[in-house]
Amino acid sequence: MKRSSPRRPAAVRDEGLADALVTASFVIAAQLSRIGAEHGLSLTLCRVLGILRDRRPRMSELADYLGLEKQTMSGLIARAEERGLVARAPNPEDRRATDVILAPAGARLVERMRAEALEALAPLVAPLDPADRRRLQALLQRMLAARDGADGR
Amino acid sequence: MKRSSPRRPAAVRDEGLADALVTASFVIAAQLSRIGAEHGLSLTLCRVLGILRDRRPRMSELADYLGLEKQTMSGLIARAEERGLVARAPNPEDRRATDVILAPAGARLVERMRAEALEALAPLVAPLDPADRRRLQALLQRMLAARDGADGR
DNA sequence: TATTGTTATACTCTATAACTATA
DNA sequence: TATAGTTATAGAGTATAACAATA
Repeated sequence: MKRSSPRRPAAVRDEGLADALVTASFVIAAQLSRIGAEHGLSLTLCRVLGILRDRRPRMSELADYLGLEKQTMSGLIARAEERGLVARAPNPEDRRATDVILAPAGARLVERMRAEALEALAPLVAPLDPADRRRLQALLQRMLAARDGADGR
Repeated sequence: MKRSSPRRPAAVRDEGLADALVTASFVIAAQLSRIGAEHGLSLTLCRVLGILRDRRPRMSELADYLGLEKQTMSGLIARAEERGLVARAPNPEDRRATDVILAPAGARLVERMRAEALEALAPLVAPLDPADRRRLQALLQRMLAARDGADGR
């Protein structure tokens, strides 16, 4: 006998979608992680460089973006700076604050890794024809647009 | 003037889709990571428990699933075993091998975290109506079905 | 007094290398 | 000889706590 199903919570109904999202998330993260590792970068540091590509955040903003403690960010940036990937610059408006910017080597590296990431993701979307790719992109963007504000990158 | 675009490589054309996939990946991973952290589990250990939910892999299989070295897996499983989440059992067919199984506490925890993950992802898919959710799930599943074999979980 | 960032310390995760037991 | 797993060791990532400088 089929159980009556009166008002299941929303979460339960979308198990299949949730599983697909989670699996896709791991598959994509694995690619990015592999590309980062090939250049000696953790996934977190890849994300930092990606953010610096078009922004000049202060330390605390970076930590907030990535959900890390400020001390963790201090260490990450210190190591990245030693490697010549990023640089610290005083914030002109608040003398307590420190901005983080890409060093030339970091800028070159992030562009190279971005190209590698696009190549690595191409086979994943290959099974979808152009129209389906547009649909997928639109659905994901609608899903992401409604978020709190953090932009995952 | 619109540039003629003769045979761009596939990767370049899908920059928007790639960005959406990557952002979605980070947003989802952040949710899972947060839920795991609330129970003192790393994302990797969450994935291990998820795998053990319906499989009884040996150590080396677990390491392969997750792209880790076997020594790394030894340490992860040793710590998880000390916490009563998993157990090691001799493999009946190969006396060199060790199977990993869920301990009762681990089984309870993984079900609880799964429910929390479904709840956490519900707001993300909330902007999509039921038909769009079905479309998104179908597109993701077609994308994932064509992969090499690893199943991200 | 609150905020920004750093330093000190400790634990987890991860990898490389060397080892034991079994195949 | 090759494979499965563990132990030893080291480095990166992360958090908690205490501190200095600025707002």
